[in-house]
Amino acid sequence: MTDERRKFKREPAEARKEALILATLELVAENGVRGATVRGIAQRADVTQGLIRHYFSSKEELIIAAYEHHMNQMTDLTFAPGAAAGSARARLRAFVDGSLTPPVVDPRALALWASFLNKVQNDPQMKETHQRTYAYFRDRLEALIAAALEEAGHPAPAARLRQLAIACNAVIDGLWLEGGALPDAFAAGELVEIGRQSVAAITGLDLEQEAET
Amino acid sequence: MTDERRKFKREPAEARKEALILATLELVAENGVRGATVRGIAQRADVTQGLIRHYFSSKEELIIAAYEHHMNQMTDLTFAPGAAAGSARARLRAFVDGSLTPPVVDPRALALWASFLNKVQNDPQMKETHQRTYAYFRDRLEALIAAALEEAGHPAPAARLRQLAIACNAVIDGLWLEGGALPDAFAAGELVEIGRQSVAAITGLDLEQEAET
DNA sequence: GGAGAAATTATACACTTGCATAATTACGCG
DNA sequence: CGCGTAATTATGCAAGTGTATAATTTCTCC
Repeated sequence: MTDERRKFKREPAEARKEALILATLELVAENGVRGATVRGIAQRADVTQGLIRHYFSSKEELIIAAYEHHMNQMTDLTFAPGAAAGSARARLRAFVDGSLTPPVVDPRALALWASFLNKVQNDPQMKETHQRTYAYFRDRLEALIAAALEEAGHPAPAARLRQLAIACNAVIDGLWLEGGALPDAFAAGELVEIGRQSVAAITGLDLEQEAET
Repeated sequence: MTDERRKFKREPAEARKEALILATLELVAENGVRGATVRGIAQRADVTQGLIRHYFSSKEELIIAAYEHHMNQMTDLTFAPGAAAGSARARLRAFVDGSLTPPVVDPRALALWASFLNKVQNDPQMKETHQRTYAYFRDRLEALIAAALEEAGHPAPAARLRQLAIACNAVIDGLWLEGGALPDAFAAGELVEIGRQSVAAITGLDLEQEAET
């Protein structure tokens, strides 16, 4: 009974790593990558700074791990809702909804995106992650549009599909951006409504109505 | 003939200030706000660091001045092309074109926007500048859409106009973002073409054809 | 051309940063 | 229980940060 209180507790490696990554994302969202200091991250994770070096060989490595964690979470959140849907139109609609609803639309998610952008443009590994994620999004959207158009009896050539995907992706990105930048400027569901209408107008599809047979 | 070369040259205050602001914008675009160090800025402007303190009472003040300079330049570039156009439709088209053409669409402009975002959300003065600029953009776009719809004989109620402006603003912002993030992914004029088509599809206007009377 | 004032440089300081290394502590295993 | 290993803390360091202040240099005006 020398000292009832232990000075620290050992944690499984993966749990500690994730805790450090989550603390990193918090601070990056608040203060940017350079503002997320090793000491600040350690404090946010209730740990001393030396421990970070024990799990990540440098701050750079921790930042990259945090970025990939964040990107994976965003894609999961966007695509989870529509995975089970049946018709292509329903899946397209679910994609729009998922992209324009919290927690995808969120000031913190936007802040993270902006904070990482600089490093993404310079660091090759982060650039690769970014381009892969972006291509995944747009290819998936293009496939959804193609399927929905065929389903409706209005198939489109590849060149037009590309333009439609770029345009729909842009309107979703823009609404996502504005929803994150001005969270109080839009009523609940307003972004989804505008997003659906815009994608419908651009593609010529009707996303609102249920099955048409 | 003691020493033919002067050690420095005096410059008019406004010219020096602007040179410092331009150097600041360069470094902010490259390395973010925190990465734009006082010493780095001074070096980029071919000046010693003490001079910055002589023109700006703190780095914070220099950053704010640089941000406002950048925002003013962006609005000028966006609205200059359409100022003289006649019909509302032509002005709307000029707005889309100006927003989706270099130097508005540009990796550096995107990097600046992203780098400043964090500070914009926290600093009250920068937040005010941002909201004012954003409101100016969207109100102007909404007015253009309203005028073009009336011109075409299809006036719309205020609630619908708001949604159309949000949607068109979003598609323009999204294309601007993607053009800046992936400069090589789009052919010259492709963004303008997609932007025109999308705004046309959303509003129901025909932006391509010339006068219809 | 020389004095005065302002622009510019030079130097210094306290603080933060990322990283390294040594000293402790917890906890599974015999 | 106690021993060893790895997790965790503690301490230190060199480089970079913003800012303050003193020392120079340029240029205008008489």
